[in-house]
Amino acid sequence: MAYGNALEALADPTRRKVFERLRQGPQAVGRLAAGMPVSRPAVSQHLKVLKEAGLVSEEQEGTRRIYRIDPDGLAKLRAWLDQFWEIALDAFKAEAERSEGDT
Amino acid sequence: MAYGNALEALADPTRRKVFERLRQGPQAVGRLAAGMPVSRPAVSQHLKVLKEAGLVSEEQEGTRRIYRIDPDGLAKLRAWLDQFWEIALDAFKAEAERSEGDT
DNA sequence: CATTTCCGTAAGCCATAGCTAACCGTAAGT
DNA sequence: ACTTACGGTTAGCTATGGCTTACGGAAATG
Repeated sequence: MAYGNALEALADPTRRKVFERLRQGPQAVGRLAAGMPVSRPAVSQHLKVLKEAGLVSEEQEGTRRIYRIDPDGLAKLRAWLDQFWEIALDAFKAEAERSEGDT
Repeated sequence: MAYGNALEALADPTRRKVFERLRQGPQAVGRLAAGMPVSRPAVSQHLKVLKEAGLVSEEQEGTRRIYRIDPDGLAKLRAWLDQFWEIALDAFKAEAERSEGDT
């Protein structure tokens, strides 16, 4: 059920923006919050949610915390999504073969 | 930005349950709502959201509407997710090579 | 130690999302 | 035409979630 937390985490636009910013590499909270339209505590709260969802991991470095993308949450999401993907493809394939007879 | 709608749509547990039920094949609204802890209008509202997110498609059949999984929304989601997937893998690979020198 | 930097946490406010109940429209069936 | 089945829409309530402000704690710096 871990994909549920991941989906809920990525549903919020601001939180998604934080997550997407981590594509540029591991960053500290202050740096992440810099280009954001919301306050630093808000970003901190978002990071907590992302962490609990297994989407990011944290590493203390002196007085600052470095956050980075965590593959675990992504893997769970991908696996869940692929279930539907295969089903959708099968349905599409079946539909194509069905309309094959119409020609 | 269509993946945003898809993520928001799949964030809600009830809506996710509706979506997952469609794995058993295309179904009418009444049938979907049957095994649900919420009312039929609620399911109808959820289907509307899923449809706007491109995750399901609708087909009228007499007096009932048949809903099925739509590959479009799934494809968008997958594409978006894969961006992070590659990054996470690269980071993992880099980390592995870095600790290679420690042995 | 005092200070500064960096960040997580708590309290409280406000907007939004999901639910139910009631209603309306449409397509069969008689 | 009347009735029944099916499902989308609306209004209104309530709970939840995200934001800010204020605070507290830990690590570097002097």
